[in-house]
Amino acid sequence: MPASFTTGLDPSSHVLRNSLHDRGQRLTPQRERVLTLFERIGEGSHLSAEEVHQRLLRSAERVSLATVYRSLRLLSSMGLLQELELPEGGRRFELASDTHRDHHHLVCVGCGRTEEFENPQVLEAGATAAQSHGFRLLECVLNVRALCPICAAAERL
Amino acid sequence: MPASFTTGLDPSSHVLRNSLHDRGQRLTPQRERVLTLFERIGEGSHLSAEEVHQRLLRSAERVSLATVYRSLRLLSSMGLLQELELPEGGRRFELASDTHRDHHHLVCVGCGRTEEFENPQVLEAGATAAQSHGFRLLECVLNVRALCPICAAAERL
DNA sequence: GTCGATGCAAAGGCTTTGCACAGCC
DNA sequence: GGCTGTGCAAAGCCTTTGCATCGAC
Repeated sequence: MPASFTTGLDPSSHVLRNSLHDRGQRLTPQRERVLTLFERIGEGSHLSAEEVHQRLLRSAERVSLATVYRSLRLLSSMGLLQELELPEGGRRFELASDTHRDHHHLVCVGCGRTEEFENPQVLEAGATAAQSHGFRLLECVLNVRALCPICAAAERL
Repeated sequence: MPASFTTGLDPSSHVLRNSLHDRGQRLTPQRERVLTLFERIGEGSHLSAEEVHQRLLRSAERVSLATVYRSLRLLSSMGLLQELELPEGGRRFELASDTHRDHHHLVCVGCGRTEEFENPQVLEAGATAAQSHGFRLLECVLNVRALCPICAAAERL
């Protein structure tokens, strides 16, 4: 589990601004706040729209919930965020950094605790499947549903 | 890709009735209709609640949508149906037969076409991950998002 | 006959959208 | 200054639920 921080060298506003420009769109404080939030909390965090909204409010960064939804969609379509489908807990988003690609999720169905892991064989399996059907691979998502030690113990009562 | 049929020997009503009895619940025509529908259409089909409802209406088997939802949840919790989370197209269900376990889905994000495949390495990857975190493995779900040949060609225009 | 299941319609999450105004470029 | 983005509130979708009635056992 790498705990590397993104070096604070690039405020990423430049990246964001340029990406937006290329699409004829604008850099607004709201969009920056949403992206910055994900950078602040680190790579392994999975937030729902509601949580993003709450956290921004707490740091006195006012963004309406509607705009949070719009920004999450936009940033995902730009490849800066990654949308997750963890069955438990609805739609969530995480930062999509280069050092953090191709990881998968181990989710406790009891308490929601989520661990990440990597395994190149998964991508291989997906690539093989795509190839054998003539599909062009886009993304390979493995969700492992399980019980964490605590919830597994509670279950046995 | 096995295309095996379930032999029509057991109307599965017995299985259903017994499973329900064990939980102090009843075999109703509605529950039977929902399960039978899935058996009729075969193993590889993924239906949403709305589709189940529509198909039952078409064959003049009246079941309210609310009951379809209730039955889908019940049959899933009994292990007779399997709930899928294919990001495209919302919650869907398929028959959970023994010959059909541990398969994964290759989904075209363009048109929704879905192919199934098996690969034991995926389960292995999930088991390894679960073990390394001390989790008890329940289920391993791989979704491969891709473009089918037709949609990939359309994309290049 | 009892108690669980159904149907209907209403309520409930979560997400998107229409519109007037604000503010980025 | 033009035109995109925002905020607000309303609408939309999917799913669940309350309640009276029905029907499996």
